[in-house]
Amino acid sequence: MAYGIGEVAARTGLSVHALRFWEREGVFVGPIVRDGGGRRVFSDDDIGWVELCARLREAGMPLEAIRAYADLVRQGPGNEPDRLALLRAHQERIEARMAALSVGLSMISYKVRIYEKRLAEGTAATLWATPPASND
Amino acid sequence: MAYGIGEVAARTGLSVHALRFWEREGVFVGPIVRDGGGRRVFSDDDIGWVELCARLREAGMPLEAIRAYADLVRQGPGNEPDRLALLRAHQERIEARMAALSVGLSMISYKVRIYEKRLAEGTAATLWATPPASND
DNA sequence: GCTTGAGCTAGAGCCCGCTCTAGCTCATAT
DNA sequence: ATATGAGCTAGAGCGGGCTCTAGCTCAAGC
Repeated sequence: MAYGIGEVAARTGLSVHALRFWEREGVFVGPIVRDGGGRRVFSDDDIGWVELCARLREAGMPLEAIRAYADLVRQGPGNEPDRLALLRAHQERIEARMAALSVGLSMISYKVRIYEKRLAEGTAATLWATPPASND
Repeated sequence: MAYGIGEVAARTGLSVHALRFWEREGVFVGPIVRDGGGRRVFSDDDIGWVELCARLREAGMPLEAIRAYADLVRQGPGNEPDRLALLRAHQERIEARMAALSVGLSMISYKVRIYEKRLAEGTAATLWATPPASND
């Protein structure tokens, strides 16, 4: 099947601007086909790749990294070790990011518990007394 | 104890530029004290707060959100429900972010497994045959 | 024939969170 | 006395990733 850029945008949740931008940045593997009037025509495969990229972006992968991966894929078979290295590197980045997030999350959860407790006591005691400081 | 901005930077891993920037942006709770020559003098409490902020930033909290929280703390006790709401909102943001990361991570891990398998077979078979495509 | 809608390009603009620069003031060490 | 080092302010610049604009081309419908 063939799709116009607008349809692809609608399907993937990206803007048409973003799609054109990604193309300029070399994020797509096969060059997007154009029709008689110069308009982009996306295939199902193209959409699959766009969706893959969208998910990688959501996972915080920089456009640059996606472009590098696309470059390898574009060059065809033979560079599997390079692709694997790239993927592993980003696996680690994501894991590091998640670790940082979970530190932050547990800090916030801790504070949430404290405030919930204070509030519960507050409604019980009706008064705020001198609040425990400790960097709030 | 009292610390110069350089010491604080060294201890927290932030740059002196970033610290000054954060102050301008209202991220700090008490206004930072100045010495005779107009230089910032940080207390241990200040450092504690800076470290808290640093961790929140690492967890992806926007400066603006931290500033909002600092505003509430600065106003003193009485707005605990607001603080709690702010914290809960960011708890949810972090959870959402982690969910997105984990989707990306599992996609990448899946691909890593595929490439590892291909490579293992490759070293066994010495040849790359026609590779299974499926959007690489 | 004319409008409407989708698409095109090149390039400007924007937001965030710094980072860097210029030009200055102090305190201290030599 | 002067050189070094830390700090100061105001403001410019930057990188990433879009987003938006201007000015254009087409194709279809009325």
